[in-house]
Amino acid sequence: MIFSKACEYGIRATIFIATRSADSKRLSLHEIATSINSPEAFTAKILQQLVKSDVVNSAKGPNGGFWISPKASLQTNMLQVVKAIDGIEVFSRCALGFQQCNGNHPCAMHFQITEIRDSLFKMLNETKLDQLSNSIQDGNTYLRALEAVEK
Amino acid sequence: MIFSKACEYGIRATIFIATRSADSKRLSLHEIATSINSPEAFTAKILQQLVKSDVVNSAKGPNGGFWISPKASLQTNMLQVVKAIDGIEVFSRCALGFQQCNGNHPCAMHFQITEIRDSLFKMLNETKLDQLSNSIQDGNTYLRALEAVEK
DNA sequence: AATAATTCGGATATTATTATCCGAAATGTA
DNA sequence: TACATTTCGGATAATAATATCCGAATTATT
Repeated sequence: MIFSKACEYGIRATIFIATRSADSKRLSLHEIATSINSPEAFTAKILQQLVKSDVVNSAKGPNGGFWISPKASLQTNMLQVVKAIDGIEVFSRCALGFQQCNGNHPCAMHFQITEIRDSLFKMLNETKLDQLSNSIQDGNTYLRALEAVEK
Repeated sequence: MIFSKACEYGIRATIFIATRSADSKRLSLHEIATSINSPEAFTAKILQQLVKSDVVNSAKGPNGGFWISPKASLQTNMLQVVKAIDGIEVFSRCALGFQQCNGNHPCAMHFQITEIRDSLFKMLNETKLDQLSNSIQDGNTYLRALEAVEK
């Protein structure tokens, strides 16, 4: 699995929030977790990480909740989301687990893996949040399981 | 992390065995685990999986051990190794965790992730075991941590 | 036939990840 | 000011991944 489960929920939540906070509406944890089919309490923890990393905004109290401004969605990329939850290890850790693996002292698969990971990094860096949320809004991609969509 | 820790050990072990079983010599679990710096008992479990998947050969008893014939190394690719330990989920599982994600019902990141995973699949499929073991034998790549190499 | 060396396979232990629970803190509203 | 609503943060629980233990099975050697 490329991303942790926490990261999967984090990506789903982030995209969902972006699709719904167009008019700076705030979304509650309950609404988010229900909509993306994720465990509520666990999602709360993940949202906290995203708030700390400034990917998502939050406010307590009545009318509180989570949101991402459309302006921010234009600049936020998926690399920031992944970094906020899984850290940078995905991109830096040697695929065979060696601490000192690098171009000068490469492990047996260093160059092969580096190529893949660089393209993953590049893709996440270039994939902007607004682009994904637009695609959801246009009905070209989904954030829900099929049965839920069909109902 | 792209591969599980078990898979990391499995890849290391497989390459190590290939580099040393040129003259159809058999390597003991102890020798393998010591050489690749992996926990012995855990490595035993992983080697069992690789034996079941016909990536590695084994024999019990005195002079028993593990080996891969040079002929087999020419045909074995790293995809077989990864599949034997981590399964095919790495290549098939939706990055956002949706069961029914596919080209007709794509999740928000389906096409981006598919591209990366296809290239990972292709790379593993094209990377042959003998190629990696040759590179180790030529001193161009490594299977050990730096301090061990320097000693 | 006995012994020693080795992998195999089941059971268990440890650690990390995923998930839940609940009170504290903050804040809008009556 | 009291209250309801919401996120925040620490503690705990459940599950999965990693790791160990040990006896059983196999097999070469004496």
